Amino acid sequence: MTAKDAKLLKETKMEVRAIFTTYLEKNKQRRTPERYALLDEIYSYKGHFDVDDLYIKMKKRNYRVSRATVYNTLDLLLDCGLVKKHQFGEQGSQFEQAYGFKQHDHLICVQCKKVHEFCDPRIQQISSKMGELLKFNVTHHSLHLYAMPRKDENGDCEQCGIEVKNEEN
Amino acid sequence: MTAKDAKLLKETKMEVRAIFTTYLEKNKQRRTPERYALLDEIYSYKGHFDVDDLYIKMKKRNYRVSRATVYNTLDLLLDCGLVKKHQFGEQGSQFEQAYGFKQHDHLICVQCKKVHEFCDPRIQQISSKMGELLKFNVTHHSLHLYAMPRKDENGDCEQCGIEVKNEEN
DNA sequence: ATCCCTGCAAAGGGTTTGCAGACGC
DNA sequence: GCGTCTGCAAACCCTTTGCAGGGAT
Repeated sequence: MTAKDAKLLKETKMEVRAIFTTYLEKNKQRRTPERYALLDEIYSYKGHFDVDDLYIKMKKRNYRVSRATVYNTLDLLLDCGLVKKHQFGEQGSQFEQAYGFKQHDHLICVQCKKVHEFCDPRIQQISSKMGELLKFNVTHHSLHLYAMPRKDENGDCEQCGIEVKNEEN
Repeated sequence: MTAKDAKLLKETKMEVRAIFTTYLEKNKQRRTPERYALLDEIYSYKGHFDVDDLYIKMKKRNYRVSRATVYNTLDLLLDCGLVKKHQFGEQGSQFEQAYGFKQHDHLICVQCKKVHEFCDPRIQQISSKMGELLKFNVTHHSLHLYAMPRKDENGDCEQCGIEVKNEEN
């Protein structure tokens, strides 16, 4: 990480802390060290994480929080819009930072389960058009594309290197 | 149900049974009565259902199947494309018939959780464009719009009649 | 000092698994 | 008859809950 990035990261962290503080005060919630420590940890990385990832990371930092607190804090962060929640595969929820990130959707590699991001303005158009049609106000959406990687010259996945299986039908 | 609908339903059931048989033979799976009974039950209703719905329906029909068999059979039906699986809210998976239904997506009322269907050809365009861009072959997708119902003259949901809550922020 | 938040561990709900017996092949 | 599918129940995983003690206000 460059010095510039580090500075930017620090600024972001300060901003999200401020937002969180305002939210907690407004909602008469206590500003506990655990909650800020979790927020800090979340904004120290990019990409998706699940509850256990976060729990383990905190442990490695020698900052002990219980899973219950992780869940509790994530609920608060979801509620104040600092974190987004996704349900990709079959199991556990995935989360990601939400502050300062622009709207995007996800393509999931069916082979290696890696998640890629993309943007397309037409999704907004579809949302509002369908809301209009069905008489709803769309608040949010989730679009997941599930896809097979293309083969490289060795027949392996260009992304993850695993051999690409042929589809059967 | 009109006589015409009944006839159509019967035809559909025969067609899906034939597809299932072909699939089972091809994949060296046994053609057990439980599997056909479940397929039949699934194609006797419209709309979404979860594993327990199906299990209960079978029980009411006095056809005893274990939950394990329901899961097993649903896996097979998913694999041969006769059933589609969805993960709407937080919990359990939902399923629906897939044969003879055109591609559609879902709008979920955040208030009453009722699921509405819609179609928009632009989603296909987005899928293929993004596949191209990221070098994947998109096999399927899921688009969920989460939305608040609009209020009627009494401030209630036009769809479900429950009072529409104001959003807080 | 209050009482909400935390940690811990147990409970919960949906799904999967292991095993013995049944049955499609 | 062989091998696998079924039913049953226990195991599993992620998440929620209950309770006693500690810390924010």
